[in-house]
Amino acid sequence: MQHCGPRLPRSFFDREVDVVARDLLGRVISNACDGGPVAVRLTEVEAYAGQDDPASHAFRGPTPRTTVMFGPPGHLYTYFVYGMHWCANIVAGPDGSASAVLLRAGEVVGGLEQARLRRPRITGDHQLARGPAGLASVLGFDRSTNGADLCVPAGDLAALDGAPPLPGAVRIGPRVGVAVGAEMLQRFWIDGDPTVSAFRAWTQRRRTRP
DNA sequence: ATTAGGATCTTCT
DNA sequence: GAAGATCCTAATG
Repeated sequence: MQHCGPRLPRSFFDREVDVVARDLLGRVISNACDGGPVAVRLTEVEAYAGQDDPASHAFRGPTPRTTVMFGPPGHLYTYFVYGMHWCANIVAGPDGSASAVLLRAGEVVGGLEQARLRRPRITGDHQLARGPAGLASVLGFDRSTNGADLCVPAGDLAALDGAPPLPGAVRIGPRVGVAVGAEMLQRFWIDGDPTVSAFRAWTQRRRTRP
């Protein structure tokens, strides 16, 4: 499999975050680290608009965790959630805007065997990268890939051109699982694609301990 | 088909 | 100390 083909230029990511998010649909992202290569065609993404967005990790200013978000676009921002999952974003917008696109779902189009090994409980290949944690898992995105530069032709990580979705095939709606800023229509997905995750509105989580 | 709950731990308040 | 950009299984209608 060709996993280090043409990369998107920095200018691709240096636009309004929702424009970048929309334009990432149908593109292929790949990673060859640690046993790869695995490639995923993106079918669902969400935009987070930096310090203007109450749902963004960057809303309250820079912290150790969000350092990468405040840097130049085109880098990977990974974070750990709920004590067990990693999720991956691509930093977008001008340098310092702290915006990012959460990669929510996609179709595995390369390295299927490796992807299956990384998600042994999944039955049905279109579920392998359905949901942000599953997508990150399949691609091997974790702490070790935080800050990786998608625009530099070194290493094993690449954002490749893919077939763009047909006109009218992109749908827009509220983001999944966000408590604040829920009214913002910043989720983009390819209509009818079986790999798109199920929408779940935010609900109060029960306390795990008395 | 839909919902409820548990697992598990980092991050910032 | 509390909440969180989730996933999976089990129970229920």
